[in-house]
Parts: sequence; C-alpha cells; structure tokens
Amino acid sequence: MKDEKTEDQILDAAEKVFQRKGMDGARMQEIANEAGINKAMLHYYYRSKRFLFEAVFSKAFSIIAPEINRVINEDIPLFEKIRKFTHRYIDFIQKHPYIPNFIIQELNRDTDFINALQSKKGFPDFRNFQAQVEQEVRDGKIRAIKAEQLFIHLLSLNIFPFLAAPLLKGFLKIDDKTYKDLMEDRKEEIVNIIINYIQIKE
Amino acid sequence: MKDEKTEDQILDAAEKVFQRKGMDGARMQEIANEAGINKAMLHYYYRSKRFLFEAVFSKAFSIIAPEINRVINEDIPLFEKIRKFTHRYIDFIQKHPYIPNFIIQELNRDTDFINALQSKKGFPDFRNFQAQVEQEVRDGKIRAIKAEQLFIHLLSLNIFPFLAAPLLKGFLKIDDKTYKDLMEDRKEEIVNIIINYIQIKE
DNA sequence: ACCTTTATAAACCATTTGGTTAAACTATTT
DNA sequence: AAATAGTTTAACCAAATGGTTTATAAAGGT
Repeated sequence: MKDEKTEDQILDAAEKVFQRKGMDGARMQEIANEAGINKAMLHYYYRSKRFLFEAVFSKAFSIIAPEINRVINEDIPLFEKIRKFTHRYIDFIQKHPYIPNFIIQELNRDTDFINALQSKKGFPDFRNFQAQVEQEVRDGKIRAIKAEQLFIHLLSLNIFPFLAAPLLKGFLKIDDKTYKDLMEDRKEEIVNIIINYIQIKE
Repeated sequence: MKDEKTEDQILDAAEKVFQRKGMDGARMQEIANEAGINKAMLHYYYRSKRFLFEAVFSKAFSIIAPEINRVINEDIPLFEKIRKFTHRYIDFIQKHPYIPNFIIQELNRDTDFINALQSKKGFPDFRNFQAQVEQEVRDGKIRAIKAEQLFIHLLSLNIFPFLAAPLLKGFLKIDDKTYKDLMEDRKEEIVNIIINYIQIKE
C-alpha cells in the first residue's frame, strides 16, 4: 500500500467513499483525505467526479460480473451449477459485502447506466443458461420451468439477504455474528430449496 | 390535488424527488419547483431537508410495513399465509414500485436509521411468524426448517425482483412489458417453490 | 547541463446549496 | 375595522463544493 501509485491510491479511496456515501453523497475532499493526497490530484488523474465514479463503478462491476458469468456458463449439470454458484457467490460476497448494494443503488439512480454496461465485455450472458435449462427440461432431467424464473429465484435468494442486511437484522432482531452464521447456513438452504423445486419427484 | 394544503403538496413533491434522487441527490429547489411553491415554504413547514426527508421516509415505511405485518401475523395456516403474502405484496408493489428500493437504499446509507424505526408502531414483528412455523413443525405439518430462513426466502423472492429490476431487465434482455408479465407469473412461482420446499413428501 | 514532461501542492474561483430574513399578503379574532 | 396570527414571497447569505490555476519539484530524455 505504501509504494502504491497515486492513481491507484485515489481509486481505492474513492471506492471506499463512494460505497459508503453513493455518488451524490461522496465529497471529492473526503476522497482526497481518505487517500492522503491533494484534491487537485483527483482531477489530474480522473478529470471529474463523474469520471472517477465511473472508474470505481466499472471496477466493482468487473469484479462481480465475471464471477456470476463464469459459473453461469460453465459446462456442468444444472444441479451442480446451482450449488457451485451459491457457494461461490456467498463466499465472494462475504469478502466484498458492499458491491451488490452499490451496483443496485446506482443502477436505480441512473437508468441509462445499464445500457452502457451491457456493451462491456464480461456482462453476464443469460442465453447459455437458458439453453441449458431448456435442454434439461426436454431431456426430462428437471421439471418444466421457465429459465427466467429459475434465474431470478437464484439471484434473489443469494443477493437479497446482503442488500437488505440492515433491514433483516432489524426484523429478526439479531446481531451481526448471528446474521453471518445465518448466511453460512443459507448456502445449503438455497441449494436445497431450488433443487427440491426443479427436481422431478418419483 | 388542486385544493390540497401546502404542507401536503410539499410532502408529495418531496416524495417524488427523494425517490428519484435519494436524500443526497435531491435539491430543495427541485422539490419546491415540483410543488410549484416557494422554497422558503419547505423550511417553514418542515424546518430542514433532513426533517423533510424523514417525513417522506416515515410515510413510505408506514405504507409498506403494515402491509407486511398484517399478513405475517394473520391467524391462518402457513401455506395460506405464504400465498396471501406473495399475492398481496406483488400487487401492492406494482402500485408503489419505488418504495422497496427507497427504503433499502436509505437503510444502507444510514445504519442508525433502523434503530429509530424499530421503536415505531407498525414495525413488522417476526416473533408471531416464528412461533407459528415452530408450531407447525412440531405438529408435523411441515418439514423441520428454521423460521428465519423461511422468512428470508419469502422476502428475497418477493422483493428482490423489484429492487433489481433494471439489472434483471439487462441480464435477461427483456422490455418493461415482458418484465411485468414475468412478475405476474411469479406470484404462483414463488408460492410453489416455497410450499414445495416446506411440504412433507409422502 | 538543459530542456521537456509528469507530478504534487496551495491558493483560488464560480456556482450551487441549504437555510434565513424581512416585508407583504391573507385569513381569523376581537 | 382594527388588531393579531398565520402564510407566502423575493431577496439575501454564508458555507460548501467541484473544479482551476499557478507555482514548484521531480524524472526522463537529449
């Protein structure tokens, strides 16, 4: 961290501040302080708040998007894929708990942003997953379900508990430690509820 | 709307602007314009941006919290409760699509906010639901599951698709109309996946 | 050594922003 | 109708904020 180049120090600091405060709540001066660097440097390297923000956003997205994409498009059976995705995702998000909320929040704030993202490489491609689901349905390996709904189930069950962590802790009246344990249990919970749903019963 | 008192006009305008831009992104002048009213009035009636925001937030929360609470605590069998909650919630949210995101966003921005809310009347009480789940497990009506996980499943599957609507539309490459149909289908989808999960198989 | 480019910092600036004031206007009370 | 209390507006203000400028080093090339 000591020999880190200024440009990266700024990006790291901006990451923290933007994730804490969002685009509008963040202050350039606060980012400069966090980086221990003169404010003029932010403009020197990133030109404007907007550009700096986009750099941070792209980085966050480019961390999580391939993570989703990779598992989704791997060439393994659906059951296995669901288990793998869930375990990987929850492990991953425990390390970067701010990312989902950051992305969802900014995507709701600026509706056009998603269009800019879609063109970027690494944007999750759903078609592969869809084809696989349809194939396994045809092969009689799983019940007849719509790939879209299955996909939304999977993301909902995995992502929501992290988005809504403060709210859920409030509802359930539990502390951080208990909540973390609950998330750990969810790995198998989620796999079970989904597989149980798509599995053909004898 | 014409004869509406100034105070309410302001609240309505603030609602729109805060929901569009969030606490930090919203401008007092923009709210005044939206209300077609002098900016000084906002301070006259609500004293500060913070207070105005809290009025808006409380209103949103007091619309949705009882909706959740009522169904959750109704005295009906669990299966029926899950169906009722899901149908009611999705219908409700189609009418107020901005509320979940607004609440989640601000709860993540200001962690202490949840504490202030908890004391308020109408804050969803989970204990009743928990007791019911435990009872039905003991009675052998449903599989042995933790009430917390079931509760999180239920909220995740219902709320997430609205929080992440822009993202999911991007992933699935579908338009608003198709997405709305998908949400309609989800009513039964969600009921099925959950009931299928907690049901005891013969 | 000399010059050019890159980096850093301090001071500065124009605009925006939440908030205030003082005056005017409109009920309401007496 | 005079006095009082409540409501509304335009003008104003101080602080904050994103961004710029100017000066000064440091590094790299010749």
